[in-house]
Amino acid sequence: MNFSAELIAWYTDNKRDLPWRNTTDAYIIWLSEIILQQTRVEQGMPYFYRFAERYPTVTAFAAAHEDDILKLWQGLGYYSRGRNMLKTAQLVQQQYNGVFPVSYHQLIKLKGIGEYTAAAISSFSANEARAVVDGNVYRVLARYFGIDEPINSPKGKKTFQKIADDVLDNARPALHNQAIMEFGAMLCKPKNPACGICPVRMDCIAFKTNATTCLPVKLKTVKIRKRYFNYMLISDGEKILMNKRNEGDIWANMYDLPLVETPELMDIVELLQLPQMKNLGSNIALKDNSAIIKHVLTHQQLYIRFLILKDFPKELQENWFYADIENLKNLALPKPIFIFIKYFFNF
DNA sequence: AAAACGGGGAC
DNA sequence: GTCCCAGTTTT
Repeated sequence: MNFSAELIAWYTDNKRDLPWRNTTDAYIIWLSEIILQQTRVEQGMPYFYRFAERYPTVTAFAAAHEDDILKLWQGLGYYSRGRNMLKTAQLVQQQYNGVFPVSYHQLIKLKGIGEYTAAAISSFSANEARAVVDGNVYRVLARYFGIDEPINSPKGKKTFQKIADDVLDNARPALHNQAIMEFGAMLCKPKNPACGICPVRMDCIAFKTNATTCLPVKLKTVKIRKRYFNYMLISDGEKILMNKRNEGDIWANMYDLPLVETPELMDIVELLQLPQMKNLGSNIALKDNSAIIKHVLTHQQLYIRFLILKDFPKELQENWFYADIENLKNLALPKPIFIFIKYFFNF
């Protein structure tokens, strides 16, 4: 058996029963693939069920409002995925009369669909011979063929895509793609791969040279920025002052609280002297100085503090509005905001 | 070519 | 703490 056949044989015996594997509906496959981008299967699963139930067709999805999509997406992260999905659903409804495209060339043009996702949807729903290259595939190929080129450099991406194309079983691309990804996720894991039970270990360069822990190679780039968010919670017990976030920053188009961002961590007394704080109202009465919460994102560390103020400000800024406490459950809130509001109002 | 974009789980 | 997850878009 060749490499692909070995993987498929392993897959046939060891695959998980995942809901999106029981359909060729391109819309359902698309739903699952976007949700699973940079997301573990276990984390994405409940979201997949919720979306598939709420929006059974792309036509239903296209009719949704962005606020509803973001709310259902709440907690999953990378929210541009949800916003792009709505744009794509609307385009599919209009341009394709609600029939989700299945060819790679059509798919690759859609918002939120890149090379991986176009290959995944076209192969899974129409058996088009396109090789997927995701994090699992990079790892499996790097180890098996002993490739030490960085997987996150443009050159490396091309190298791995070519190898993936070469090993693809053109007669059964869908099965091959599922198999190699499942193999990477379950057996050829990042840490502690199960080489002892691996069916291809005798042909695996990394196994033979004891290099599994060194592969794949990845360039580290992350520069982490620290930011200091001072949120104002102002409520009369019935209404609460909220803010809709702009695009061009984290949590685009989601809802948080009036925010004063400072370049560094400030003493609470100094903070209250800032002009932005004074604009919030003449009689700022601090009822509580809560702890500073550290919230970690991929490129940012947020140090978040919530100040509970007494009175509503006289003038509202551009994106501020009053929300009924009851209505908060309908607003898409970033994780730390959601946690705090839930705690504060005892939801 | 590099940076931005969330949140969580495994070690 | 570090790494990475069924990646894509923007700069």
